[in-house]
Amino acid sequence: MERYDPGEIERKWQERWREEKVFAARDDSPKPKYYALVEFPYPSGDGLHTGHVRSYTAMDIIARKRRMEGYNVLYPIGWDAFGLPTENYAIKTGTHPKVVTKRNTDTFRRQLQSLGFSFDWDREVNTTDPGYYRWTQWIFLQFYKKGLAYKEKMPINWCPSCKIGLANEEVVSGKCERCGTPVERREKEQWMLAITKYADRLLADLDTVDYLEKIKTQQMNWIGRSEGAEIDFAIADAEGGAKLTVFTTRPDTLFGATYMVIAPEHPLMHALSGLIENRAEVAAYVKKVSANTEEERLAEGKEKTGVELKGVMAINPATKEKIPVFTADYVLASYGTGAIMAVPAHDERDFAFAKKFGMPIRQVIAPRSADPQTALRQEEGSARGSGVEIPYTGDGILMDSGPFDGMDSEEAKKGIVNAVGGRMKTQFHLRDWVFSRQHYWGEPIPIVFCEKDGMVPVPEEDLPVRLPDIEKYQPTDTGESPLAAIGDWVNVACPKCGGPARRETDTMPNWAGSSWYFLRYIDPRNDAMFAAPEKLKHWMQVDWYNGGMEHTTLHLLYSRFWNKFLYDLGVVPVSEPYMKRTSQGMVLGKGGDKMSKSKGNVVNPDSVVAEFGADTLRVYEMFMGPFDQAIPWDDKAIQGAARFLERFWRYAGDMIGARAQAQEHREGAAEGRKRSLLHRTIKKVGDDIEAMKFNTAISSLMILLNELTDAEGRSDAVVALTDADLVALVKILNPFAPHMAQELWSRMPEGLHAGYLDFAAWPTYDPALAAEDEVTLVFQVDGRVRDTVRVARGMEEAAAKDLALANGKVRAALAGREPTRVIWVKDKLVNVVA
RNA sequence: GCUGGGGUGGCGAAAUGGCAGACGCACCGGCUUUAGGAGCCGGCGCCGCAAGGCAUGUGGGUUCAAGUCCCACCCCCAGCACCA
Repeated sequence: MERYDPGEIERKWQERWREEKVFAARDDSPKPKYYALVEFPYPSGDGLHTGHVRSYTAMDIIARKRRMEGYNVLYPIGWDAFGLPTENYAIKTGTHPKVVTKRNTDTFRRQLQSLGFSFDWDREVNTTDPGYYRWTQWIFLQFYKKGLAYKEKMPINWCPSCKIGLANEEVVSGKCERCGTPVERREKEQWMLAITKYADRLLADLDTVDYLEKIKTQQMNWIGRSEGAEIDFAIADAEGGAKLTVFTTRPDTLFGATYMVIAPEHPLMHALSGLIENRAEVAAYVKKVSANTEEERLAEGKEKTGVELKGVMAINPATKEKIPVFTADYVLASYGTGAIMAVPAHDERDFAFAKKFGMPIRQVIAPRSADPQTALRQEEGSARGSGVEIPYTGDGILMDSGPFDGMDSEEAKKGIVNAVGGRMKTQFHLRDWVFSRQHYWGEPIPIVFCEKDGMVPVPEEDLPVRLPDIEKYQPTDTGESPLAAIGDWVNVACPKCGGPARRETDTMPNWAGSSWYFLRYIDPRNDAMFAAPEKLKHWMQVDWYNGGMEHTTLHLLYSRFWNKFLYDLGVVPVSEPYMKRTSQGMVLGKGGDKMSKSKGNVVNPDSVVAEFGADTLRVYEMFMGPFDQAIPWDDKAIQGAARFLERFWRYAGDMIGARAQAQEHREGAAEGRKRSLLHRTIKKVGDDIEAMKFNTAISSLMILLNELTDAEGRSDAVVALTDADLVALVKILNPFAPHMAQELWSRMPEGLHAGYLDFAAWPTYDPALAAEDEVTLVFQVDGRVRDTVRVARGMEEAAAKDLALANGKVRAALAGREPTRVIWVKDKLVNVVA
């Protein structure tokens, strides 16, 4: 057998897989379907990252195993190619983003193919292709027609460096997610998508899917549902009966509300101005606060600031008392009603504010006696005299609450809401999705503004609205898209009346194309609709979707939303797009830092493939550690994967070579121990792949190979496996190292192989063979191991105990003491307790 | 602060309540080689010459037996965070 030369073998099979379209998914196959999905890459100029390799290898392993199990597998790939880095590169170099994208996708394609992923390349999609974004625009029009896409003037998060409006989701602790510049607030007309209309279902339907728990939790946190009530507080002496409406999750504490707070941006601030006596002071505070970026607000920490609206008093609807009203920036205009009732005795923030401003603190909830906080409070109370020293935020028994005294919190909530004419209400943290970007390299929003007819959607038959070729890609400081400067493109005839009209110049965010790409893979060349219903019915839903944790809030939520919307339209057959979602851990640089160009610790997959081959890179990335965990790259450790494959090659090659020459095979000559291990390994590799425990799957293959090639077995190596066992051995390697496995397969003697290994049946293990016939029995005295012996499996209790009690080391440890008890666990141990 | 996941050799890590450290890296010794490397054989938690003892973040507990179960605490990572 010649030396293992991955370069030659890998090139050969990659060409044949591609030319013969071996992995093309068939729409008309009688086999059961399996849809395996990975996040399509953003084709950056840096090329493929080791993190892509980790995710794509994992799903490639699943896809290859499924094919061997008889499934018709769809494992597609494409390019999520709109986005800022390409645009920035275009601005810097003057190269058209189209050209940059073409170059980058060519690189990515070559790199992905060099790794031997079993993608169906016939279904490649590109979000920047007009044939693709035509349907992104079509979906937008459906949102528009259903009233779920609307334009609104609103304060947005503006990144002064990227010159772009950001969705709340793209602001990370007050800074631009991309460039880290502190975000400013600007008023702007923006397109919005009404994702909040789907908040309830996006939350509830998490119960119907199989996502990792932490992924579900992140989705739930982001949607942020809370149950409470809206309660109206009348303003004393106000003209026309003005009132302040608050949202609270604790209506049971209403009797303890001693003041109110409204957000500085609250619209009622204007309406109340007639009553406010300290107008100048209030105006100054509002001005100061609104100039603050969120960054500055956070920097001030939890120190509360605010100003009383002197002359404005609200009436607590429960106690009928007049209570003061403040404005303070700890109350957010964007959540709930933008106003709160403050209950300092039972809320930490209100408590801190009340302490600072000398507001009364009135306890109305008594902890139940079993509550752990009770003892603490009583102790504090006696030490410092009466008065509340720490807010009690738990449930309890009502006190000082008129007719509700003695009632349980939970029970009192509804009663109090009813008594004061409030309404039960569910609030969400989730906001509507800001869907406009003032940039060139995105999908044009297919709307025109007519002088006569106002906003008019572009007729569906006129899609796509193509991005025009322009000279300058730089967004303007006024925040207008560079498209606004292209007169020929902007000025159009109104589709409705034919009169003068202007196109919308905003484009869609880069999340748009990725919100539905999994549907386009199903019917990628269809130009009559985004995908044919019968094909969608056949392939949806996605059976298994793997991607990075960094996309588990936004992309996952957005694409679930789009899919649900299309489901409601009746054009997609399932409400939830993904049956199962998993995430891989990041591949870090040496030493555990994130890989980055500035740190100089980026590993280029190309150089690893050139030095060791794709199979070695695949095996190494799967073996390096638990799949869901972040693991630093170690370019020494990759040697382990390389050695394993070389030894596998030599062993399996020798076995095949010997078969070709031998006159006869000694069928079934393998030692029982080795056959048994092989069958246990078949089981373990299969089980571990399903659980994504790729590291232990590969380790069990290593253990098997070590056993098969040890010195003792070597003289007899050629006959150590039956034909069937040799075939099984090569098959279970296939998902991990498909080039080597396929090469070995093709060299098998006539009759042992036919066609491509990926369509040969996944081996079944024989439970009878897998069971070991000898086991190690542990002897303990008082729980400490004293000896181990090899015995036949299935030894009965009496025999095992006798053996233990007769054992020299056991007797020595007993030192003459009489056993009081002897514990026996079948095929495991005997523990003598003295 | 809340939610989720973690803490085991020099390193990446294994371990249905039943021999802790499988497998791999690094390292040490041997064989082979003109040399380097590769390969093969063996060793490799800590203390100890040994017998043996001690070891899975810390402290308790349950159990014949705990990395694993229970209680309290410390630390690390990720996400969310003035959300009423």
